[in-house]
Amino acid sequence: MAARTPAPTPAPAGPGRQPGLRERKKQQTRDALVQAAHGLFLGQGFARTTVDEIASAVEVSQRTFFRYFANKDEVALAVMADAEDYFIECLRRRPAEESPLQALRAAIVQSWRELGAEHRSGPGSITTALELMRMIEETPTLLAAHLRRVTEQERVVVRVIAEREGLDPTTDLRPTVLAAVFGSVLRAAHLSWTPEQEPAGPEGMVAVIERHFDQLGPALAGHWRTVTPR
Amino acid sequence: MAARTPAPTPAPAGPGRQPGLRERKKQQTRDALVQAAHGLFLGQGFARTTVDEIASAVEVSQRTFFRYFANKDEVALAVMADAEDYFIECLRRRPAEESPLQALRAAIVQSWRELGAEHRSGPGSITTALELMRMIEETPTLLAAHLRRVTEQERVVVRVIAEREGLDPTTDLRPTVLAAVFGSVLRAAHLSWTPEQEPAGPEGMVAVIERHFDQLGPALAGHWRTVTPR
DNA sequence: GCAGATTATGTCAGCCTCTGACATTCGGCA
DNA sequence: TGCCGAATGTCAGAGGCTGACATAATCTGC
Repeated sequence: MAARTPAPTPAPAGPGRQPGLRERKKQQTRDALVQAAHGLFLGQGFARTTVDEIASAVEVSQRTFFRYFANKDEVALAVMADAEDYFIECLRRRPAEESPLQALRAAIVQSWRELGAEHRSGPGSITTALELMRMIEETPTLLAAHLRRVTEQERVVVRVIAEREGLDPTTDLRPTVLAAVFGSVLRAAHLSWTPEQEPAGPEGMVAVIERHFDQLGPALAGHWRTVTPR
Repeated sequence: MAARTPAPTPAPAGPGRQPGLRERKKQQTRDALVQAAHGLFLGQGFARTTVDEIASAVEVSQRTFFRYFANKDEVALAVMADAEDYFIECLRRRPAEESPLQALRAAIVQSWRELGAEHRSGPGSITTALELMRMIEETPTLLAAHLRRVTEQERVVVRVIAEREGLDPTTDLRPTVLAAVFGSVLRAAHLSWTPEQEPAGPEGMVAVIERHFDQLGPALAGHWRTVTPR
C-alpha cells in the first residue's frame, strides 16, 4: 500500500514495527488525497476536477500532491492497484495441484469475494470501487492508463506462473500466452458488467467472470456453426 | 485514411472522384505533420519533442496541428491506425469456410505481409513502422493510448466475427472472448519481437506471431507438468 | 532535551499541452 | 467576378507537471 511512483521512501521500518509518526502522517495524507479525489471525481467528473481542488480539499499544496502521485490518473487508479496486488497474493497461495488456468481463475474469484467481504461500505467500499471502475471505463485517458497498468500486472502474472510451474518464461511461451489470455478475458468480463443487469456487489461480478471463462473453450473451438452454442 | 478525431470533414467527394484542391491540400499537410512528427520522435524522443516543433517544421501554427490531431499521442499512432484498418479489411475478406480463429490468424498474417510488400522503404515504410512500435512500447503515455485504440479495434473485430458467423454478440459471448484472446496473443507477440533476435521486416514479425498462436492450445491445456512442452 | 542530519512540505517560476474566440485568408462555385 | 464556407492564424488562458530553493517538521545519537 506504500505510495506509488515518485513515492517517498517505502517505509524503512522493519516488518511488524510501529511505523513512526512520519510514516503514519504520510499514509494519512495519501489516504486523504485518495478519498478527496474519488469524492470529487464521482461528484463532478474526472476532467472537471483540477488537481488544485483535490490538494486544497486536503489542505496541501499542489506540489505535494504531485509528490504522492505522478499524475492525476494515478490517484484515480489507486484502489484498483491495491486490488490487483491482492489478486497476485491470492495467486501465489493457490495449491500446486491446480492447473495454471484453474489457479488464475480461482485466484481472481477469491480476491473479488474476499475484498468484497472485507470492506462492505463507506469510502473504499466495494461499491465505490465499482463506481470508480465505471468512471475509468468512460474516461478515455483513465482507461488508457488503466490498461497500461493491467499489462504491467500481466508481467507479474507471467513470472508467478512460470515459478509455479518451474520453467523459464523466455524459452517457454505458455506463461506469456496464458497471462495474456487471462487478462483479456477478465477485461471482457469487466466491460460487460453493468450494475443494472447483474446483482450488485462482488457476487454479480464473479458470476460474469465465470460466465466469460466458460466460453473460452467454445470460442477457440473450430467451426462454431457446426457446434451447439451452449 | 481520413483524419481522425477532431478531423476536418471526411472528404465530401463522391467515390472515385478527384478530391479537389482543398481536400488534397489537407491530406498533404496531414501527411507532412505525420512525417515531421515521426522524424522528430525517432530522432530525439517523444517527450523531448514539442508540438510547436512539429508544427513549425511543417510551417503551420500549433493551433492547426491540434485541428488535425486531438493530441500529441495521436500523430504518433497514426501509422498503426492505418495498419489496423487494413487488417479489418483483410478479415472481412477471409473465406467463410475458415473457423473464426483461423480467419483472424490468417488475416493478421496477410495484412503484415501485404503492408510489408507495399511500402518497402522510405518514410512510412515497414521499417519505420516497426521502429515506431518500439518507441510506443517504451513510452508509457503512448503505450497507454495505443492500448486504448487496440481495445476499440477489438470491438470492431467482435462485430465482424459476429456478422460472419451470423449471431448476436450480446447473447453469445464467444465473439467477445475470441476477440479478446486474439488481441492479447497478438500483443504478446509484438512485445516479444525484437529486431536483434528476429529477421527484420514483416517476415520476422509473422514468424513471432505464428509461434505465439501455436502456444494457445498448450497454454490453456490442463496440467503443464504432465504434458511435453513442445 | 538538544544539536544536527533527514525528510516532507511550501513557494515560485516556468514549460508544455490543449481549448475557445475571433480575425483573416483561401478554395469552391454560381 | 463575387459570394460563401472552410481552413488557418493569432491571442489569451486554463490546467498538468517539474525543477530549484527555502522552510518546517521528524528522527537520531548524545
